[in-house]
Amino acid sequence: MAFGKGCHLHLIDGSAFIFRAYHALPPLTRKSDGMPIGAVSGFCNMLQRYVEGNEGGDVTHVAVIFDKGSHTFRNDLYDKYKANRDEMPEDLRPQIPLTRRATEAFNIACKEMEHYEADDMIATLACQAREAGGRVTIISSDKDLMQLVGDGVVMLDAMKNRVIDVEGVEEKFGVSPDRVVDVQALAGDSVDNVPGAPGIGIKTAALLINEFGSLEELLNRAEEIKQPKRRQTLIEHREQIELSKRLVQLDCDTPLDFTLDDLEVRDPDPERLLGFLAEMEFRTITKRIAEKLGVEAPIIEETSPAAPAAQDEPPAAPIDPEAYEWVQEPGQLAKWVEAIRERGYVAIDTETTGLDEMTCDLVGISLAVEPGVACYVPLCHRDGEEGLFSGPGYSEGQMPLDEALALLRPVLEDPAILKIGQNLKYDLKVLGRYGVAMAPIDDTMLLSYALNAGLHNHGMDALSERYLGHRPIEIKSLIGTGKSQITFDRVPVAEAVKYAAEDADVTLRLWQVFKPQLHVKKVTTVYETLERPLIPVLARMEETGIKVDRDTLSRMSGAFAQKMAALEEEIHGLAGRPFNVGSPKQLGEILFDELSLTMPDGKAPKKGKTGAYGTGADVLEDLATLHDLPRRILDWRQLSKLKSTYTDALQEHINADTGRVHTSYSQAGANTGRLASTEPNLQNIPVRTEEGRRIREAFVAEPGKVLVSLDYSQIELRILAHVADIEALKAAFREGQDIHAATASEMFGVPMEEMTPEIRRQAKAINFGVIYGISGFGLARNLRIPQEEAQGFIDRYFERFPGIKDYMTETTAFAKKMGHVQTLFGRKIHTPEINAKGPGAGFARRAAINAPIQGTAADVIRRAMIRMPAAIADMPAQMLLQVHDELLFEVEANAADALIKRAKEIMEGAALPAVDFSVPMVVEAGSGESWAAAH
DNA sequence: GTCATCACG
DNA sequence: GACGTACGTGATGACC
Repeated sequence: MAFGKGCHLHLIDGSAFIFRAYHALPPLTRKSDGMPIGAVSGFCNMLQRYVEGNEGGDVTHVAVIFDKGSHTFRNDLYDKYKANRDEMPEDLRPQIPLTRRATEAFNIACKEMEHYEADDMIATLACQAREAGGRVTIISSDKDLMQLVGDGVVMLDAMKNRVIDVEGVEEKFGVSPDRVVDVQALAGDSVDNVPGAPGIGIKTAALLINEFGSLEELLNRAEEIKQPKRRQTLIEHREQIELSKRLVQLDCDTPLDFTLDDLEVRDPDPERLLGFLAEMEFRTITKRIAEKLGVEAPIIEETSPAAPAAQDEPPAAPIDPEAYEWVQEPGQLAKWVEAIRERGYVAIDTETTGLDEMTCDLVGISLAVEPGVACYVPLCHRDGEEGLFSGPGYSEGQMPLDEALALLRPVLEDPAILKIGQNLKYDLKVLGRYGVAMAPIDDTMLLSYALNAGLHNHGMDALSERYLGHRPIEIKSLIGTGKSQITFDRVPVAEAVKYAAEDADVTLRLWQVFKPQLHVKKVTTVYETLERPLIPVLARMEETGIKVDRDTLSRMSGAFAQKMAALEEEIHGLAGRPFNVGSPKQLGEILFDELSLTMPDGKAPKKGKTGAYGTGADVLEDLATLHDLPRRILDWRQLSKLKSTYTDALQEHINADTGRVHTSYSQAGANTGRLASTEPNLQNIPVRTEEGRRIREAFVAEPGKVLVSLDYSQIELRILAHVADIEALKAAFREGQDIHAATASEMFGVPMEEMTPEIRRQAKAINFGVIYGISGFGLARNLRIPQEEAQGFIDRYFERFPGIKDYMTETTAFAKKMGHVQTLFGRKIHTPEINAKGPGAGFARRAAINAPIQGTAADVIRRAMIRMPAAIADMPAQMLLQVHDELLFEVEANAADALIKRAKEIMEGAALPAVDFSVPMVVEAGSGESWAAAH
């Protein structure tokens, strides 16, 4: 039935339901696996009571509307909007997706939209329904929605079972509904952090609005207010009041991706509803609903409390590659789509012709809906010989790509269906190129990373062996290695089915192991706020890439080659014979055997596992005082590095279509939470030497644009000052002092005015040493001073800043006791070696000291990156690269200043509201036509 | 494949 | 008292 006159729309405020359910019920957990389900249980009860209450009523259309994401246009208007909200409780977070599934199970339309508040969607729907001549009931008690009341729109407080109509609103606000926003704008709202006018509450606001008729009139004629204080407040805070009005005014023009007609009331499908309730193990409500629907209640087995996933525990159903389905026909695929809809989630894996998501082609898609139940949809497999006039033809038993994607797209894009995968950033990018915007997603690699960082790697094969006791089919066995390697499209379909479907099956099983653990290990927030939302952000940065000028690199490469040739000749002369300058082994023999150089400190020159002489830069630096050769070698090596790794190799990575270099970020690579950049690594482009820095001149902006670089200043030291609570350091940061000079001054008693570069340099080395878990030996080597002297520095440092020593002791003790350390945002980094004997323990101790600091810094910039796309959505700007404490953007030149201002705010406030640092976070900015100029 | 070296934060 | 040490990464060329 199309929505129109005589129709009655119910709009349920989903978030209100959830929070009410959460707070009304004790923290229940699901028996079988410990998953928290208290709020879901309450939510289902409320939905059931709602449905029962409306039987025989006149409701024709209904929807539950949810909030999604935290950033909306209101945050752009006012960055502190809802800023004092507490973070969501740890045990509620995993229940949120389940409330969506519950709604779907009741067969009630479930709607949410990224970047839009539920309130605005409700407002838009209410307006549309009113215009169509229908009636609306908003089920909520949120006063922010009261502005919508009137003209056939009422609210219903479900708890008190009280209808709020125009009179009800007038009772609450003292004005008619159409003036409610005016009152709210004046009175403000501490819950949503809407400022309003200081000292004015609802009562006074209503009085003023009734007297002047409207807020605009009031502000224009503020001079006429008799009370001097009130008058002054209104005149002084005019802008703030106007801003407040924009914040509280609901938007009736939200661009909805559905219509009122989609919300028609539907009967629940008993099987689906009871299936969901049984899965949640809700006995009472399952029984009640089964009786009501007149069907048999599914049996919920009494299970013992979840045993931890043991390595030796056999998998639920054996993994059998022969049992997977080869999907050839649309009808077959439609059945899988149906199965996915019933489940509410699916594990997915895409097979492609290569590893480069930018250029590879989609070959097939595998799906799994429950352990052992998986399929493979081959799409572009080929067989036959590569002939002179004919290429290989498509294999039999495949579906046309378009047809398969058309069937799959609705579930892949359905916000109520969770897509599970291993390293889904890859699949997300591939599918994106075929016009499929996959969401929402869960990534088993990142689940493992949040749970197990520091314990092991997070590749699928290793996870499968460890957690499922199963070694999956190796890709090598299908495509081979090296020169004879083939692409996946040439793998016979029958073989591909086993391999690909097994991957999806394994992924699903891993998800079932990891997902409940998230809550048990208390890393749900880490996963939900630092891992999952970062996936699409990184995907977009990688797709965007950065423009690299080939000619610049090429020219530099030629210049380097010339210089190297000249140096090589000189080196051979100094050595007395030609040799491979690039071979450390040959060099060692020349230096120590043929030239018989000895180390200035008298130590023996040997080192290294292979027994070869060490010829590292530090060694050559020491030898440079005795002979000319080592210095020439150092020069040659610098050029060789720049040429091979940068000016030459980088050119290979310029994408032929885009003219840009597209790195790949590994989100679960570094144990501390840092990202790693590969193929190519754009996080180690030279900067420290003048010659190396020139490489950055090849990283450029498109014509008319500039590159903008923003980097956190001394973020790790600031975090150290905060976590170790060092008042002297904190004060230095607050006062914007040169932190290394301030440290030196404190340590050596030198006044800041008399600071010398040498003393400052030493203090700087100590500051960094502290972050790394300092030792006398390490500092001595770094500063090239005797170890006793270095130890003296360290002792003095600890004396002056006793909090540092305490921090180190406490952190080490924590790691020994718990087996992990953590960042301020709750990220856990495991330290399995900390209690080992031997040198390993030393490494582990220093890593444990460093990890919370490096990791917290990594978390901060992750938070900034996650918020960035929405914050700069209205600007002609793109985020390109992350280099641990730096973000690089490309932006239209005339918008650079605006971008810097906006991005800086996001970065400096990134820790809030979860962590409120006691030192300021400072971000420095630069811009220019190349990375060299911007940095 | 492993090692040494060196680029970055 | 001896031991071996800065933290975290990735790419390259030499060598086995």
